[in-house]
Amino acid sequence: MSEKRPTIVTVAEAAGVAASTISRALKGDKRISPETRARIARVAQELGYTPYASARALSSGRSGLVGIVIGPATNPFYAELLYEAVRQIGERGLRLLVIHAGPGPLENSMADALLQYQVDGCLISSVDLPSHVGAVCAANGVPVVMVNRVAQADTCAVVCDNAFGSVQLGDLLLRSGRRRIALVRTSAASSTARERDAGFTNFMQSAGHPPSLRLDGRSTYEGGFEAGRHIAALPAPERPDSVYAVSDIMAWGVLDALRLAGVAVGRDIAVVGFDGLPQSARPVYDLTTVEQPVVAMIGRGLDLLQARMRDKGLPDETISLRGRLIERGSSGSRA
Amino acid sequence: MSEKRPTIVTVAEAAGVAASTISRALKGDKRISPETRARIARVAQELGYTPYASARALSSGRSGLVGIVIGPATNPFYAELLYEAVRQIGERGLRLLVIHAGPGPLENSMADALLQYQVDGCLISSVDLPSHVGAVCAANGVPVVMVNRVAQADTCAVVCDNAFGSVQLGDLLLRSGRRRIALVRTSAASSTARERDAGFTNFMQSAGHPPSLRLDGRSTYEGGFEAGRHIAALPAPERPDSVYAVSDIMAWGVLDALRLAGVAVGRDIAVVGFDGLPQSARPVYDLTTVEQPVVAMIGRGLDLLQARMRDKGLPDETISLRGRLIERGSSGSRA
DNA sequence: GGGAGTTGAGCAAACGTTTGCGCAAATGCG
DNA sequence: CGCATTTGCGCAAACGTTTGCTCAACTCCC
Repeated sequence: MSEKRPTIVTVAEAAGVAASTISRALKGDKRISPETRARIARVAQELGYTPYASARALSSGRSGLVGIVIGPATNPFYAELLYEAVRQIGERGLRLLVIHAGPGPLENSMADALLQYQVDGCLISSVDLPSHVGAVCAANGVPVVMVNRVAQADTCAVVCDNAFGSVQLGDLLLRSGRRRIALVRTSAASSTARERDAGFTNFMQSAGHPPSLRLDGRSTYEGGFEAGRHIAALPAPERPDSVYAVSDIMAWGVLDALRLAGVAVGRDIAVVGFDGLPQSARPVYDLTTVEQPVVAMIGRGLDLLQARMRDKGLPDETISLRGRLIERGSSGSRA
Repeated sequence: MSEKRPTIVTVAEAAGVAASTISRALKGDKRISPETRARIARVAQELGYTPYASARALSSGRSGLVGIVIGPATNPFYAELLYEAVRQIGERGLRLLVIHAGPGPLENSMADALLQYQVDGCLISSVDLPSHVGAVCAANGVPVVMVNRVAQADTCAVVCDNAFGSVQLGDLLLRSGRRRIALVRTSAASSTARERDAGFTNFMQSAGHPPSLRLDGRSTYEGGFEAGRHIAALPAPERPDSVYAVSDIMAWGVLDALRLAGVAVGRDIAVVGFDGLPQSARPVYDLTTVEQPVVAMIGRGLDLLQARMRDKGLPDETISLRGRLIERGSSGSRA
């Protein structure tokens, strides 16, 4: 309360060296002798010194902050992504600044945040980057990595191989004898949903069994639920024997609707999703799905980001990771 | 890319005034004439000027950052809280720095983050504030508001009235004729869970119908599920006719387990929860619960925080908000 | 018309760190 | 032993804003 928080010069005086030496010693500069470095570390520790990030940012231009943009709370996938990002960013000695979370587009005020706080890099999921925000980042040398979204001009990206995952699911359905296939997709302009939709449709088409029914699940549980009700209400001969919902939350909606209507999931009808959220393992869902490698996606995303923090000149790069097929009861292949 | 980002002096030169005038004009200082202010605003706009937060923080000691600590991803309530916090903090012209998200205690490195980034205030949910972190905040004049957790030494708090909500639920159960009551609680050291547990138990005891069964749901869906299975497995005469799970996620587990076991929820057994998460409205759950006023909680929390950013001397304060009882089918009172 | 008060804006010193450069002392080599 | 090199550290100038003073120019009132 009373005593001022120590600064680098407080430490310098206590250790009997110059402030610049403190600065260098604390970040492991080779030019400082091991003894001096050890002494400085000890003094700093005793004084409870911790640097002012604002001063560092002002002086060096690096803030130690990573910005993040995530989609709406209605899809737990984004929460999953955020939590993992917090963890890994912390491990790398950086901090997470939330630029935007929720539905709605990226506004100008968010580009401001990137500049004002001199964010070192930015992880964006959830939206297709509006061009002006992208331009702002590019103009100011803020590296951007799209996560689970395709790369745009001047950005890197880390994606899950949506087409491959969809093929895995389609193949599984075909192998277990399913032929009348419904697709619960979404009209939302998300590249992820489009890729899953297209990847699946193409595969099924070339296999001779194109989806016979396409419903819009609006990327929500409720949308999936309505789709499920619609499917359940179809007379038996017309009803599909399998459903691919392009995200787990929609698949949950489908499952709940089917079960509520008394349709035996896994036997009468197979349901598969995509995302691999932990909730999908619950006995009530027991959902066959493709797991997005969230840990690896964030990890590689931060790799890309950090590489570009050090060297702004690096060319854009897109990393595609394959998800893992998790086969559970909802696809009925266990029986 | 090529041109340097404008600073306050760039704007000052362009507008033909001193840098200090720019600074004052932009934050609405009365001493600057309306004409000058308008001109400065226009010039700043044209140049695309936006201040460097680090310089402001360094000079003024205020960073414009609010830190947040939230609990594990397994409970969507925290995600709900986070999203609302992002929204409201943005509206107030501040930004959100995530200090910690997830299970696990608050480590020293998190106290460092508070200091390094000169966080203006901190919202903490999820954990009981470890004393050393609290001491660090107090010593450095960082106001802290606990959200959905009781106040500790040197902190403010915003809580939902857990006891009152529990009484509302208990009363509802009694009024609909339930007498054999099970409580799915948690042994976790969360003040929230304790208050709900105690509030409910006291009320039921004084009403002459103390909970006949107490199970530990470990604050998770899985824990609730196990509790539900246990209940469903009881022979009919011993089986309770109602269950209060002290959080919605546990209630979901209970519901799913009961339904999977063929127990008719709402008729054979009533289930009520606490939190009022949006998912509880889904037809499969249709859960009677008490809604935590998340919007108001964050709002009042930020009010407390901002008041203390302006005047560090303000005494601690605890605000208790009553939740809204949402009666749905799971409590069977509709029938 | 002269003094007191008000209004509007500038000066310059912080704020704490980083970093290019400089300069001794220690070391290497011939 | 003398000279060139390396090693280890200090100096001081940034970085961009804020803010306590200072100060000139008006306005007002008697």
